[in-house]
Amino acid sequence: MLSKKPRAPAAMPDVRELQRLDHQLCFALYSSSLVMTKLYKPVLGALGLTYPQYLVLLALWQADAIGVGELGEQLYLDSGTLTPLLKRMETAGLLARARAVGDERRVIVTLTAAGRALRRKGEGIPLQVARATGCALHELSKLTAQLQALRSNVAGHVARASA
Amino acid sequence: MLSKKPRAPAAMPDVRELQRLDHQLCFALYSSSLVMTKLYKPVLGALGLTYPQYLVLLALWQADAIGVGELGEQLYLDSGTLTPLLKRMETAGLLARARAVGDERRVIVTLTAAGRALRRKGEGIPLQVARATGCALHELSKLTAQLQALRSNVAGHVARASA
DNA sequence: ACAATTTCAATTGCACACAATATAATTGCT
DNA sequence: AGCAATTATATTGTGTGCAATTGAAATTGT
Repeated sequence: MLSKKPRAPAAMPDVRELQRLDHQLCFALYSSSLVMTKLYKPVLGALGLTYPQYLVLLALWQADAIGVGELGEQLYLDSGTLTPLLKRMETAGLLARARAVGDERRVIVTLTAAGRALRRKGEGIPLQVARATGCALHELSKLTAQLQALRSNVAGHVARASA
Repeated sequence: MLSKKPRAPAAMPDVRELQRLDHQLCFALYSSSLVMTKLYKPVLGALGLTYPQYLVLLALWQADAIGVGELGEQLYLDSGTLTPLLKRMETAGLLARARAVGDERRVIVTLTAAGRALRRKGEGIPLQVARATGCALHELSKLTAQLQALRSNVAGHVARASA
């Protein structure tokens, strides 16, 4: 018997294969998200917005006058991110922040007229971006649904892990 | 004829519908990516890594001793992000940075023994993460391929726009 | 050969993103 | 009522992410 016999050569490749960068779903998500943000930058820059600020507006256009907590739940962001971001948007005159009347702990975020007015100016953005992806609209909405399902599964797993 | 007749009611809803947060592919990408990073955090934290640092290792495990530029091209990151990140990894003893011999402008990034050794410790991560997604492996790889195609389309569009 | 251009990484400044902590307000329990 | 536990946001510190600029080195054009 050989004492320095090499490890079984067939067992190794499979595990290493899974470590390839282009096999990582997480990296496909991460890099797609970064590239997508670059696509939005010039469009949103014309409105004086960053991408996360645009997300805040999308949320508020749907449901105005909500708390920082609800906003963070919808956007998957916490107060450490939102507080300074919302302050910048307040300085820009897009929204107002005020303590809730019945509960002084809560801060209610409300759009100003300028914040509401941006909705009109941003109406063309979704289709403009969709065109740049080079995919059919129904393909995009199918992909969106898949990602939402994935997000739901992973968010559940993360929540259970930290419980 | 009424002078204050409202705008055609059928034209409005479609555009506004496209502004719903849960119709945005970009947000599905963005939020999925954030949630996925939270999933990796405890796993990578045990190895003393952040998520972007893990991506650098994945790239270097595949092709060691490459320049900052090539690394950034693979990861869709620029020198403003990579330089400080690589310096932290150098301080942690995972890699070395040295000027290229033939071309003093370039900086070559090379793994140390400690950086190569992490490959073993990280072997279980891809499957561990895949399990947490609650999806079948072939579903994940199909989704990955779709995202890579999307990324390619959008990256091409962004490159053409800034040309 | 050498000046102009280009290339590459580093630096600076600003905006996220989040863990950990702090602070203030409300709730719950006795 | 009194007080501990909980809740909601703000703050602090670290680590990205990127536009714009800088500075040094290599390439190009004449």
